[in-house]
Amino acid sequence: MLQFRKKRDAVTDWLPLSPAERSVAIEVLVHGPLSRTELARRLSLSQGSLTRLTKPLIESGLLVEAPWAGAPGEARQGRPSQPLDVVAESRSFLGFKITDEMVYGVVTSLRSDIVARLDRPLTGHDPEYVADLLACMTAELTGRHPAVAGIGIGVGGFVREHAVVGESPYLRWREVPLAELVGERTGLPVVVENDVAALVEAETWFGAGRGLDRFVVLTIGAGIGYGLVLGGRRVPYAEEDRGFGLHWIIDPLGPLTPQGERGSAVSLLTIPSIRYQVRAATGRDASYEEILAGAAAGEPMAARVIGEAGRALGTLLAQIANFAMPQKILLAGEGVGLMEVAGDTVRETVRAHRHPLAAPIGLETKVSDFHDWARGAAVLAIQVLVLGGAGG
Amino acid sequence: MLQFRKKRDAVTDWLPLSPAERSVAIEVLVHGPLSRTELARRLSLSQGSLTRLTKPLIESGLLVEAPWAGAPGEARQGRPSQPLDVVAESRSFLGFKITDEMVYGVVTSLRSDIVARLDRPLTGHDPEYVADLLACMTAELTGRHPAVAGIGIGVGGFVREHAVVGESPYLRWREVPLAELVGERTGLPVVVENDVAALVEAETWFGAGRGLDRFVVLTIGAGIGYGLVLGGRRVPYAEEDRGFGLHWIIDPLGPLTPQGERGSAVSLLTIPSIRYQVRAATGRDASYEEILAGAAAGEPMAARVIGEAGRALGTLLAQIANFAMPQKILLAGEGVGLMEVAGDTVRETVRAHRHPLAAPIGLETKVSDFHDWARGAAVLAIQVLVLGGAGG
DNA sequence: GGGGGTTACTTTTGTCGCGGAAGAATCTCG
DNA sequence: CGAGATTCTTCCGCGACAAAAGTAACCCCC
Repeated sequence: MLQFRKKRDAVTDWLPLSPAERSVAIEVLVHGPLSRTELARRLSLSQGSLTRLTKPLIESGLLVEAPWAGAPGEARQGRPSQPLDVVAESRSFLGFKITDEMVYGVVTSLRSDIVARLDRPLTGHDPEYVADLLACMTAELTGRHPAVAGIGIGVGGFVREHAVVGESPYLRWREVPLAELVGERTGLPVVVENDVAALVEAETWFGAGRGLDRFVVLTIGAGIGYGLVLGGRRVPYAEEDRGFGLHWIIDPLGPLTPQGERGSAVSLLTIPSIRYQVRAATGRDASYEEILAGAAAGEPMAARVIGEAGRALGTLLAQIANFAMPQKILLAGEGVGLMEVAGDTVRETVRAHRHPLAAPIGLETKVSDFHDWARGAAVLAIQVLVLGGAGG
Repeated sequence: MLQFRKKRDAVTDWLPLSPAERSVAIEVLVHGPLSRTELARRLSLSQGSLTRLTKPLIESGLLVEAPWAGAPGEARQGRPSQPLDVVAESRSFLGFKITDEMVYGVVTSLRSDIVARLDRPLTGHDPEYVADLLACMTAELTGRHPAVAGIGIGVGGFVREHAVVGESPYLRWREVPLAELVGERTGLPVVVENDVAALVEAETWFGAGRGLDRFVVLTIGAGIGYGLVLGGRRVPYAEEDRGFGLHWIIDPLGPLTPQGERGSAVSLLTIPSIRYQVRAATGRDASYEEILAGAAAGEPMAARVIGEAGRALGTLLAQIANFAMPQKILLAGEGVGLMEVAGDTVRETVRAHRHPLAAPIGLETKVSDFHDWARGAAVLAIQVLVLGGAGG
């Protein structure tokens, strides 16, 4: 095993952490204030070890002994426990989500709570220009929130080594070293990741997937996104966000749309495909929300398209549950409104495609806007920069 | 962490092993003869630690310094490495697979090589009678192979805690403490497990899934079996072998058979369903092999049913690959002959349901008879009894 | 308001497992 | 037969941990 520093150099220096220290830090960061005894129990360590491990973390300023805001109603015996908490405000992180025509930015605390937002239109796709814009937004945000420790950027497309955008069809980029470009303009450490991957990491650490071993995120919006987390780690895959779901054929006799193959998840479920189907059938262009409302009100065409989408989603969820066996599936993205209108259809279809004895799917729905995607990028920065990349 | 014995009590006593010792033992057992230096590299330990760890394992008789049967052609410089190997013959294990009307038994070495076989018809389903039969077979096998260290039993059905058959529709058992029944008759430690689970474990340790992180076993035979291995560990699930695949609807317009729902994996792929479909269409009863041969020869009905089965299998494999993302899928069971006749159809269908950029599926086919199922049970006994249950 | 009980945390001590370095063993090649 | 190379062993020291003993903080109760 590696050797670690014999003595921490300075108060401001967090890293590096030994594996045991890191596990303590992550446990407190993710699962809120915890006493040393509770931590000892969770991490299967002795109390003495926890005194040893927490001491340098408190000295370095990462943890504090929380001022015990316990419920005064319950009076327990014995010495009160001393909960430890991360100093969430001691460092801030920036998260950016780059879309086709907008850049969404957030400032988060160490806990990934959003404390500020800033959006800017994106008028061009030149990498230098985008980097300049990000640097400009960073300057504006750091003005208001000084202690920024790092930047996370989420991009739709294929990203290598947390740094280089290998290919992004939306931005028409190939091999753009975005982390380097932004890093040299801001002087801050930068982490770049695929946007779906970042959202999945964020939900795994701080959201619906917290503490789970097997976890799936399915996003519905302009496209389909899929993230698989096993053993607390996200499984990377080659076709990541390069047209995911185009070839998930759900119904060979299903609709054909400009976006996807006949009867594919893309053709049945994405917002553009649903709008296209309704437009093709009725001749009128309706927004996604209007179509959902129409389906709820019983308009035949909208109801037919939305019903078909609901059955497709149910089939998809059942297949995921049957084969990947996650403990929970999180449904996210701009298109989850489908669940409110067609939720019964979805659940019924899932039931039909599952074994009666199978464990019920832990299904959670989360309405997410673009700031949630930006927050995901910030979480990735937290993971990589503060805690040395390891998951837990 | 737990304390382990200060000194090994006797030469015959293998257990317990410390975690580090166990990892060494498993690495040698699974990956063949390995030198200490190679082991140090693989396990990220120092050479000194390997001397320390291997010494008690050699003293206890689990490992030996192999008599270096190296290829004499390659002459290398320096002190020759001293490969370590498990003494595969030092202990034998019995594996039994109980089917509706037969009990298949094997004797295996520590490496899970089959060294003897013994089958007996099962004329009744009474637990006491089955236990008596197993004890009788054990006595006959131990007569020829003395150093039997344990018994593994594979049963179609739901098994709890490696000991109790919770429910087995084939045998019409509920809550039968089979491990106890056989243990008190033979005096040997007994491990009971679901047959598919046992086969999956065997392939994970010694077969196609060796050393993989994500691995799937799909069996086709009288039914459908599915096993998912993540992080080297099998994921248990509730509906295990209680009618698996009945509700995997692959083609809603597909055939309906007595065994499964319309268009389900069971109706499309299992041997009884395929025979039923051909019989229903032609009026003649044909064996599975005859149907396969007929399809290969171009008989229309057989070709149609087998083609449909091939497309169903391709769809299934693509769904598994899309959602569970295993590094390899092993196709096993009595029905894998399908791949020989309809392999091209299967591969083509997989391609159509996968993203062009997705990593190709590592697909392996293994013709397995009932003795392979019995061997799987023996592997489970090896895992639990010799190495303390931990996977690697 | 001082025990006694209870729980949380800290200090101390001993042990164990590991890495690293030096040395022994065993081969090839010149 | 010696030099070089490679593997394995021995030995030492460090650091992480558990266990146990000690300290602190709070309760209740008399």
